[in-house]
Amino acid sequence: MRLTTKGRFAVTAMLDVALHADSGPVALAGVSERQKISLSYLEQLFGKLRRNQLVESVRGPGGGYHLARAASTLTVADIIVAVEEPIDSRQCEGKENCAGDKRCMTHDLWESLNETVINHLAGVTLADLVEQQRNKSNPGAARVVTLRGRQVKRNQHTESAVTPQ
Amino acid sequence: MRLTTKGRFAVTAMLDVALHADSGPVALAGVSERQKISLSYLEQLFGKLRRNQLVESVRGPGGGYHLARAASTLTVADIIVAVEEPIDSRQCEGKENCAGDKRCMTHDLWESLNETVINHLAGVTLADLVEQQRNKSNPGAARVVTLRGRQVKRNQHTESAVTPQ
DNA sequence: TCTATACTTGACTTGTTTACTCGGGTTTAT
DNA sequence: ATAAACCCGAGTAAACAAGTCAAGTATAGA
Repeated sequence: MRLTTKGRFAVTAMLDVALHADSGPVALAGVSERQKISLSYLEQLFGKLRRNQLVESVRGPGGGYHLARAASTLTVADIIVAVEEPIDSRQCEGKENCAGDKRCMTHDLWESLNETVINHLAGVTLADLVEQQRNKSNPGAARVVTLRGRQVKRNQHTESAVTPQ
Repeated sequence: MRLTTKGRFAVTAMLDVALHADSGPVALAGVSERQKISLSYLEQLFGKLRRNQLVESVRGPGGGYHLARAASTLTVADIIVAVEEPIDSRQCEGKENCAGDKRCMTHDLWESLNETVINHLAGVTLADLVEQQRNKSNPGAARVVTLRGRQVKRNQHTESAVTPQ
């Protein structure tokens, strides 16, 4: 699992498509205009999303993209995995004899961390984000993120001195 | 929060330092040998870690690095934030009038996802990883990751068709 | 029905940032 | 003085981000 601006752009764009799904296929030009992402980059991203069967394309005038599955079954993890380059585990390429003494400490360690991050992002669906976006009218409410269908309040902060920036 | 091989290498190296802390300063040459990470790259990474006061250096023969704080207070999030380049939020640079109609949907969305990932990684300390690494003798036990001092079993998998690779 | 045209996706190519390496230099204990 | 270690600069490769061109398709007009 890798996490860069590429994945962010892809998720944002997919959310835009989901938000405008009721009025037919969504053209990338509109997404570019609304989300301020360059059209060329969007075309590149949606090429990957289409090849991974997350969206389907409609060509010609009035065409555009629409989701290939229901928004409630499309997760953030799906999108990120589709567009981000796969991270290579480097040493110990598949094999388990890495250093010899304690065979690839890195692998197990990062695999488990990876898994937790993926699990988390796989619990957030596009439908969740759409709903969260549309319920944006009451700014006094606590921030809520839906996880696997159940709503979970999240107001605790990290106690370490990290500046999210 | 950004997540690339850079952060992985840094966490691996820091874990190696923590594992060999009992025999004085840990030389980067040894870390390079054991973890198969190039010495030059390690030097670059530890330059950042030192400037962020996560490690302290001892120069001269017999020198090396040792942790600046107790392993139980050094989190994975600390390490990653120290070495990874800060991610820029791109459009809507601090201001809240981004697209006009729904003022920067991206920002809130990704901020919350970011926060959850950081929260998670901030809950895993180097001491946790050291213990997990040393308890590696019984392979039949369920995989366990300690979170904020409390042990949490994690054997659920994502139900979506993501190949972690 | 045929054709021209406008609109959209798809592929190729070009800068810019980031990951990573290579060389030399500085400090310090022996 | 010498060797072992950290330190610091420039240089190379890859990925990100964006620009340009070609191909496909529905609609309008004759």
